Amino acid sequence: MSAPHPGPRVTRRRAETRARLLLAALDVFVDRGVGATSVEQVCEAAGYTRGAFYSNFSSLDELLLTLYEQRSAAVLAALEEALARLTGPAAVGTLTDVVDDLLTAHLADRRWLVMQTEIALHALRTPAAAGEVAARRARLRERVGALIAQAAQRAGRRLTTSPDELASAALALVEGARLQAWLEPGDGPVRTDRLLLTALLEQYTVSA
Amino acid sequence: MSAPHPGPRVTRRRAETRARLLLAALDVFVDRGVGATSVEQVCEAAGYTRGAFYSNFSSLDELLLTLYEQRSAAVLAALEEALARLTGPAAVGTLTDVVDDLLTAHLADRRWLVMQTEIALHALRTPAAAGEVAARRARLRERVGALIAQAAQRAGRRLTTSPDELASAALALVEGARLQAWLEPGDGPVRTDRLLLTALLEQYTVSA
DNA sequence: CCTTCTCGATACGCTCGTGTATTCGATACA
DNA sequence: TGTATCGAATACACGAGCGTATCGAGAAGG
Repeated sequence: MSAPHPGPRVTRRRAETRARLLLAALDVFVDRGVGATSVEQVCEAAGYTRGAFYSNFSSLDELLLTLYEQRSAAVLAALEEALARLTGPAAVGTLTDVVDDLLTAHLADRRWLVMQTEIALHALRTPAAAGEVAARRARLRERVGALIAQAAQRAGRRLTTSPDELASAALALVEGARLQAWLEPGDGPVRTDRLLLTALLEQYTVSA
Repeated sequence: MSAPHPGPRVTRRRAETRARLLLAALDVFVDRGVGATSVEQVCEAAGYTRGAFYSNFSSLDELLLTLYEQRSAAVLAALEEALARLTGPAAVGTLTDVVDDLLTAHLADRRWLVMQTEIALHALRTPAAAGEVAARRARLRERVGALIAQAAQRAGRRLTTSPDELASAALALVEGARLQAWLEPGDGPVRTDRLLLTALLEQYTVSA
């Protein structure tokens, strides 16, 4: 009865504006590059003027961070879902299948690859961003580790090294192969992924 | 007796200027980002004015390309040298040693990692640059393949897949691990490299 | 309805960078 | 030493983008 309006009064329009700005920014970031992107370009792409932008974000960097948080949360959620699928009753897939599933679903997306690479560069030269990115990567790695452990157990194999170590390797591998795939068009992309993943898993598991 | 001066008359000063501009541009590119770099910033860093720049390059993109050609030629040369060392009479190193040597020598350089990533992004969004980059990567892969084949033979092992395929995998792996190492500071960087390389080589060679 | 307040649009002054045209000191060679 | 040529510096006109201050349409709430 006391505080029916804890937040600001008008919210719907504002949320819409934010969302549109974020969407548009992703577009522009991807095909112009973060460093070459101006506030104006983002606004034009979103169909707003700069007034709207500065009313919602204080800088392009802030928007970039928001974008990253949004997207990496989505990726993590997809991972959790995959994990749940493995833990569930009707689990049939092998580890390679699951990883492959994830690869096709998210990691093969060219736009996200570009964005992620941009963010990596941003982190490499911005100490503040570096912390944030490292934390999220660590969390991702941890979940991938869980996924691998779960899948291995289900496949009746025992890991000979820590899940975290394996996850770290698998991520490095997938990220490298993915970039390579887009830089050297041809029939080799998926093969590299599979070649390496197979090697990794064969090598570091034994049938329990 | 006929044409003693085929090129332009004055060369020393000009060459020096070009070199300084390239050096300075690398600095600025690395810590501002290619997209956020202006001609003026490069000139200031090099100790020249824009007049000097436009007299030597027609655009930042042209300079970027030159820089890339320079650097990737150097990397390739180092590779050839490593190959020669393996072919030579006093060869003692194993494959892992050689690869490790290369990793430490060139690939661990943070500045070059950043630059290479910038160039990858540039290639991803510039069709013209993409061709150039793809060609150089192909050449690099081919030489790494030769290196691997040579080293395997010397170690008395036979490859069970094509050198090219293995080289492709090895490069993807190393590039991924390297980026990861700088994004997630800790003790894990080199370990990931080694873990993956070992797995790869164990898996795809048999003692001949 | 009618009031209130939110939030995106507009207006403004300013800085930074661009690319070209021209100048003038430096340099190589006879 | 003289001189023709080269090449970096300077001058100039211009556009793009920034961040702030202010306004006014329109949504929310009574």
